[in-house]
Amino acid sequence: MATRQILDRIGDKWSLYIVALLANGPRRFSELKRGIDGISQRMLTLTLRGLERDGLITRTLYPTIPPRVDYALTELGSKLLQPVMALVNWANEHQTAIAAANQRFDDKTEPDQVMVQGVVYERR
Amino acid sequence: MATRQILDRIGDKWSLYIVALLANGPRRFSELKRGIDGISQRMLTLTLRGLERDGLITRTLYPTIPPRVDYALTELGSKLLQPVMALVNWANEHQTAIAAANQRFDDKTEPDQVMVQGVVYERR
DNA sequence: CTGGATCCCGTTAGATACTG
DNA sequence: CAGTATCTAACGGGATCCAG
Repeated sequence: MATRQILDRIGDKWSLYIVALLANGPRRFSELKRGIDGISQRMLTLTLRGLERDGLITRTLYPTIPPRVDYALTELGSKLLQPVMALVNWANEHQTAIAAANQRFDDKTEPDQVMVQGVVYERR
Repeated sequence: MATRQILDRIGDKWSLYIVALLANGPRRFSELKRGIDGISQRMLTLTLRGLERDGLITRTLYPTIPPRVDYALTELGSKLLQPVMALVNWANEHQTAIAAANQRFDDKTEPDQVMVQGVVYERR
């Protein structure tokens, strides 16, 4: 399946954030850099190039001094926004459940449940 | 925002595939390995651990010989399935548009458009 | 000064071999 | 079969340099 190629892009570490940030209109390079905590200049550039290559964003250069570059979602990118926001919303809604699961997991090393002779035994 | 932590997990290279593969019921380790082209044994293990830690999947050990381990979506994981499938569907629907965009991009190095003195110039 | 390219280096993923 | 251990190659972060 060619789905792979595409999920590789949108499933990388930063693409989702960038697309989400561009939801409310164009942003310039430095705005994105400030808006995405922890991203390096290098990775922002590389990720933006990848998104541009896939036709999800446009890159508009303003040859002023100082220079300025705006990034905006294309029509294709806007269509991606729907599923992406669904994902972001899911993350927001369930973050406490996930934090609790992390807590539980870190207190053990055993599996959640075992099956012996056809009977499932849950861990208490 | 704590959304970051969560998007870091589900937005990594393999988690989405695994969740998508588990959509149709439990799968064992080797099935997942075969089903996800290009994943290494190591990364499959690590990613499954992460998903388990986040409470998205359960790990059920059958202490038989040879051993057998089943992975299945939890209720929380099932809820994630909706947004994930939306993403996968988007990828399938637009893969040709993306391939075309790649083609176009690789034939150039210039920006899509420039703005000079308030006027946008699109690249032909 | 902004956007971005390049280099060096530490971390991480991938390949392979090995084990309960 | 389902992992772990180890080695190596690739990738990302940070600093530095550069063009406009």
